[in-house]
Amino acid sequence: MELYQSQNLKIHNSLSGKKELFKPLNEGRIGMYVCGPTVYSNVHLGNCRTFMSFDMIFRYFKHLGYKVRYVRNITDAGHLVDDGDDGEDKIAKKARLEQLEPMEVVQRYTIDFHNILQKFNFLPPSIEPTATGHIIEQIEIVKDILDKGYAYEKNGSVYFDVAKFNETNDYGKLSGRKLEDMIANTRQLTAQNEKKNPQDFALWKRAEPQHIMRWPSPWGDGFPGWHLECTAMSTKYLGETFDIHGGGMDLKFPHHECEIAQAEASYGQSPVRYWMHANMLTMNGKKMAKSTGNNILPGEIFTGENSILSKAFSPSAVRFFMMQAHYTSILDLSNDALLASEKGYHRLMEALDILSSIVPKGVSDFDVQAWKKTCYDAMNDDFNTPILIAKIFDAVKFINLLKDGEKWINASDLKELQNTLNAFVFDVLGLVDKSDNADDSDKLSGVVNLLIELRKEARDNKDFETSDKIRNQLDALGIQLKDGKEGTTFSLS
RNA sequence: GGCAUCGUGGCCGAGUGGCUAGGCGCAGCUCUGCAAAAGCUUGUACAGCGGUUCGAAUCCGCUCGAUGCCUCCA
Repeated sequence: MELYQSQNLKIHNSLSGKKELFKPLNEGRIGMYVCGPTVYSNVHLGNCRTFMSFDMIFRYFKHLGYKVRYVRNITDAGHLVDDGDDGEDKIAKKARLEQLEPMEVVQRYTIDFHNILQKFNFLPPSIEPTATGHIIEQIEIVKDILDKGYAYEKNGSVYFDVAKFNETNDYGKLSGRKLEDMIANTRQLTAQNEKKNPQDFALWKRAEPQHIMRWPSPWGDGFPGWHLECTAMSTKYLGETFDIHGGGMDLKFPHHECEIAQAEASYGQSPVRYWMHANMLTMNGKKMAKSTGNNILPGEIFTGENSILSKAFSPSAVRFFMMQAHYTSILDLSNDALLASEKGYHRLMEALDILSSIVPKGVSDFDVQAWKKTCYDAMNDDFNTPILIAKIFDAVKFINLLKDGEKWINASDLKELQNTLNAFVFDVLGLVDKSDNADDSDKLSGVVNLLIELRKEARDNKDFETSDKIRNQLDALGIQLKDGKEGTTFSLS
């Protein structure tokens, strides 16, 4: 029996606005699609938060024993720079500015994306398809939508006819908008374009002569509209209807709304059963975005080379910080918040370390089964990682009392506690034990331990001048000595 | 202007009609030659004003404020 059979997982469905009991289309299997990045610049921390939320969700599904097909795309064409469908392709623009082939831009930033995600300990998705790899599929969908009368061609471009679609379907149901309101609130566009209505969006765009990224189509050379790739790829790998579609909150409109429209127009059914949206990461109270410059790159956090934070933070510390907030809440990044999370993260890792050396004894003072259930309850309530972490800290406190000999635990409970903590901390939250990436070589620890020994001799002789000199100079080198009951240990800061 | 979300103690952040998370900081204590580290203990709260209720921070209304989307963005 798989774990999921005994758990009632509830998911906040953006489409209904409610928490719903999760039941996959096919027992034991989950299809999940998440909108990936447009690879025209370095991935910033806000992007990472969204992908981290879905990484945690992916991990919990796997932990529950589901077989998950997780598709996360790479947008390498079709995403326009500005004003609706009139702008330049983002990739093409960057290529022009940097005098590179578009595919050089794509390659460079795809590699950056993967590097950063690896540092954050993300699990790779099952499939990572690209827009340019699915041009044929996209053209087929455009043809289909044209055939069904929900699109029109104009000068080599094809647009989705939102008004027509809205006669029979509900355009705006995901984002809570009404087409009439949108029409009423449309700003006057200075440049009149080919669209019948401003709400219409491009399925296929004609390529101007200077446009490098172009593919032949029944309507002439062009390139696909941004919304189309996700419909093409999600359908191809997950079917016309699948379980979960995720992405950042800012994609809700228009991107996801348009995906729904495309799929309903083409396949006659709503494509997604559970829509999930991860909320924004802000910095100084403002949304982080590439376009506004209010952002920080993950690499700058790991190295400390930035003007916003007082020091460098490890990927796990940042991950822990993000996991302390619910994925549907706005999270504000600040130096103080990161410092606080880093300390908490270290405390957690210390406790796990202590737990591995605890000797079982006597009758347990801790109801491991009841505690374990509260951990699952937290996760089953729409992936409430902040509550899970609070529960984990209940265990941390107990572990510290075990160490002090004030509480006891029997052998089977100890094993259960260890297994459960490892599962949630490492498998589900995706944290990494800090000792795994510590660079203290055997030689270094040999040298420091020798100094610790010398210092102890000096202290035993009450030669505090010598002992303090050793301590202070090591500290200046970034090696901190910690005097405990069982002797002195050290850590690198 | 329209739509939406939110406003929780020094900071970050959960949650909920009555049992009032958690992390960090502060304070006290233990340990220590001193310090650091570590551990233990522990206050302080639900933007404002009305209303519903036996009871609201939690529901309703209004006011103020913030943010997001409405135009590229995770």
